[in-house]
Amino acid sequence: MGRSPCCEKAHTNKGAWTKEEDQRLVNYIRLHGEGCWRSLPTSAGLLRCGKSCRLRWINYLRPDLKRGNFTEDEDELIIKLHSLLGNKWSLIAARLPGRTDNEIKNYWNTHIKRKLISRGLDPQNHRPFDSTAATPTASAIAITSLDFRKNTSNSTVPSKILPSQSLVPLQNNQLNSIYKFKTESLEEGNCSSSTTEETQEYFRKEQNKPVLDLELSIGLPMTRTDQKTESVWPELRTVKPPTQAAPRMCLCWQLGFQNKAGEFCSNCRSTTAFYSYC
DNA sequence: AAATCACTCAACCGCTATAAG
DNA sequence: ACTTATAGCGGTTGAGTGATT
Repeated sequence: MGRSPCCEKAHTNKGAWTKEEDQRLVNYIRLHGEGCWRSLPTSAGLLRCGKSCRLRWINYLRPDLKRGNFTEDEDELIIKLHSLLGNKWSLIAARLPGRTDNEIKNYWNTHIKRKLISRGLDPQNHRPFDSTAATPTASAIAITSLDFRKNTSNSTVPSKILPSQSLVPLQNNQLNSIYKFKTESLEEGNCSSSTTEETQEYFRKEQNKPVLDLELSIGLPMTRTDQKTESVWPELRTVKPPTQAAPRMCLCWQLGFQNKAGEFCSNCRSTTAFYSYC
């Protein structure tokens, strides 16, 4: 015995919403608030499933939605956040007030991917395309061929490609899921041998900008299990915080700008090599 | 003017984690 | 303990629209 079904799927509308449906949904939520999507369609007199109502409200009808084009600042923030979070659109949207995950996802696929490719960067990993290693990802190739096919002779994709930061698995087989980035020359800014002037200029500009720091840290007190695990996998020491730094559970999501000295703001000073605590 | 192409974005689909019965 | 629905997410689709041929 489980729950009863959320709606009569045979009697629900699909496709584009009408103005009347929108109005009904808005009126209902104004009166009763969000939530309980299961019962909402019946209560609001809508022939839609709750899932569809929720999506329509979140992505289109919510009054706090920001309309209009994305600004340059928003573009850059999305790029930064995507480089840190990947395709976690809801997390990215949480950092852009008034924007929805769906909107950002669409914008990414239609604009930003192209923008990164034009900078010579792989949109999947934000690293320069590597002509010697594998190749750009399939999606990047698809976009490149799709979007520049009308202008191949004048493509903005750099013809030469940067050596990339490579993703190196740690030695221990038991730690295959833990990776570290082997940072090559980009940090020192000597990525010059195989870049176009445009790409070099981009990195010069990027290095002069304040560093956006987005750090999600979840730490748990060291338990007996941890200690036992550590004895089996001593390499975990390299990725775990010092035991004394985690006397209690800590959850800290930090968004901020570092100054030139690499320090965080006074409210978010880093106390260890691994974590920052607010 | 008509046909075709390219792009955008709202909406749907399928999946997972969690809650409810 | 198990089954089933819900909420929420990311990926994909396709209708609508504007640009190009």
